[in-house]
Amino acid sequence: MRAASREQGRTPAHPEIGDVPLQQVLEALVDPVRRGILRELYDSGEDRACGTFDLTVSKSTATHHFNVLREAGLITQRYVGTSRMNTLCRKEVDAAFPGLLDAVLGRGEA
Amino acid sequence: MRAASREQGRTPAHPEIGDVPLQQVLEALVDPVRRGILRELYDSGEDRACGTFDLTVSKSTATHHFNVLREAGLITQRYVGTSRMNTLCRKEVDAAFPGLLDAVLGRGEA
DNA sequence: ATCGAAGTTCGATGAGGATCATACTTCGAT
DNA sequence: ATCGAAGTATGATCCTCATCGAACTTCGAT
Repeated sequence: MRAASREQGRTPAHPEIGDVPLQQVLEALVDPVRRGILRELYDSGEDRACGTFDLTVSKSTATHHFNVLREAGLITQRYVGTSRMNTLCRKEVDAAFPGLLDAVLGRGEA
Repeated sequence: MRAASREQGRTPAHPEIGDVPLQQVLEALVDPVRRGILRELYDSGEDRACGTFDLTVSKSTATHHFNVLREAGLITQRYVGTSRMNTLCRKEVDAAFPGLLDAVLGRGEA
């Protein structure tokens, strides 16, 4: 099996944030662990593997949080070997909710 | 007793949104009933008594929601006779979190 | 002085979600 | 072929929060 289609099989749905109900986006943003993830992506400006985040929760809980962020259209995820890289959907979020990311991550606040 | 000090006794604390943790503001915004309240204030541009809102919950639940919004610094409340008038803190919210209100209430969305 | 309208308080209930440990899968390296 | 690293899936637990009804307060009007 080629690497491309192998990866395809493991790649879950990535809704566009423009299609996600506001309610779901806010529910994703209200958890401080999830905002911590977004903040690391936002501040560093780089893609990051799940394991490289400074998280205070177990691995299974972390997986849950990454799923919630992806399903809200806030991040995309792709496999690189056994790691999973996470990318902040900055452009799309800004287009769908102008000012939201900056408002939520703008203060240095937790 | 003069009306002014009578009213004073019934007036609860009104934190400035700039002093409220982001977490608390987001928790206030994540409930759709509360966003409905904010939206009516935002759209009409007027102060409104609690009873004039188009709410789907009981009176006691409504009281709860107004409290949460006030404690998050999103609205102020003052008594006028037996009614309680609610005012959106537009200027203060915009100053503390530029773009947040528009991002959350901008789409016509529930 | 009474009554109703507008809110509030209190206690109980129920649903959802954050969390974890355990077991499992998938991949790269040896 | 095996092993460890990186994540995922599942089921259980715990806790917070939205909700309600009922009793209460406060005020204006009659």
